Amino acid sequence: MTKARTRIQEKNSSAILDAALDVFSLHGFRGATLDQIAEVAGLSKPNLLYYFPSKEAVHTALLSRLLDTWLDPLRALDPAGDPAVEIMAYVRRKLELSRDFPRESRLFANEILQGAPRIMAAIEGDLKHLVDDKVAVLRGWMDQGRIARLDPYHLIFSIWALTQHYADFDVQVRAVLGEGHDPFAEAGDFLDTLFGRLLKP
Amino acid sequence: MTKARTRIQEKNSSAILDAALDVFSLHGFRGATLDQIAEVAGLSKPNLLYYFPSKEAVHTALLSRLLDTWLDPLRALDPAGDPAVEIMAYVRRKLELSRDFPRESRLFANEILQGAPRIMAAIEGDLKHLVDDKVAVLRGWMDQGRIARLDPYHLIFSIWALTQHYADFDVQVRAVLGEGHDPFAEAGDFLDTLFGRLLKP
DNA sequence: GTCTATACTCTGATAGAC
DNA sequence: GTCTATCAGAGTATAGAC
Repeated sequence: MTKARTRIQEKNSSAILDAALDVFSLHGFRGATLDQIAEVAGLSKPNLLYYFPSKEAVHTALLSRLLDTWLDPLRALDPAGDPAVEIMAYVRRKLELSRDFPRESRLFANEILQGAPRIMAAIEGDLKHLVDDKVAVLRGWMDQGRIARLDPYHLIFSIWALTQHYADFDVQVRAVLGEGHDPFAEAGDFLDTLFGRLLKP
Repeated sequence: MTKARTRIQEKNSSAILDAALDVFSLHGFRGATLDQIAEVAGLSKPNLLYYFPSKEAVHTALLSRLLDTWLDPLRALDPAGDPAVEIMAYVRRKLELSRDFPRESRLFANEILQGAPRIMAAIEGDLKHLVDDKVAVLRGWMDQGRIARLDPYHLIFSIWALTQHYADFDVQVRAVLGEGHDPFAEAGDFLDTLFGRLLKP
């Protein structure tokens, strides 16, 4: 999809995608301008359009790269593992994604907020199938009495909501906490407690 | 702030704000256009600008009206009430806000996602003070052993995250659940269970 | 109070020199 | 591959008739 033959092409392509992630995640698709993206990437606007045919193409490239990363932690949930350990590990990995890739989280949030116009197919396809699959795993564990019986879909939603909140609403979290806090460290402890109590059979 | 003398002015002003809420909440500030807003409101673009001096002014009017509504449920948390009952009632009211006012929730989410450029003062002011106040109440209840000891800030964040998720990520929730679900009803049951277990001393 | 017409700016994209 | 110059369209806002 993206041209990537020589070293310099590789470097510029990835500089553009990185800059675009900055700008799209902060302003949304229509709020972002090619001027901004080009400036952050250190290129001229026509030069940017030499690497990607359109603004739309840059955005699409970002979104498709994002989806895999985003689903990996849930994919890693092992049906053969210990239920509580697996779920807690999933929560921790998801929180780490929020801490280490907040721009990706906000890009995704922007897209969903706007009705997921460019990503709906993937949500109804890959995402839904993966969730259905893991919901079956969770139900199995509940049937065996190894974790508390809960609505498995909403259990997954609650993990998404609680972890993504720390990336997407970062400025609000920090403003309310004030100085001298490490939101992600505190969130880690809090979520350990929350899911510990929630899952206990 | 808004002109509102005659009946017709009142009616047009509120039609504009309602239309603007539709459009801003779906596309963000820069993604929204006056053309769209005017069309939804059933007015011409110049006529819209007769009621509000600029696009910015419409947005500001919406945001300032929003903040009060948004903080009301937390304000209503009564220090003299029963701790678990008060907190569960807060969760329920917040979820009802998500169900009944999803556009407002998304408008707010858009603003925070973009770094809260037009609302930061209110977040650092009114919002932070209210939260600090209620955090003290929660701590008091924890000290008395009436609810479990938890980080009170993150307890509030978790209520925000879990309830707003159902408004802001509505399309994802519905796509994953598929047909035949009532997301908000299910969420109500789930959150009852979650906070019931979390708060038990 | 509301409309048509329009001024002016910003933005996505292209042409063409180097 | 990269740049300057520029086009075409969209978008905010205003002028002025009714």
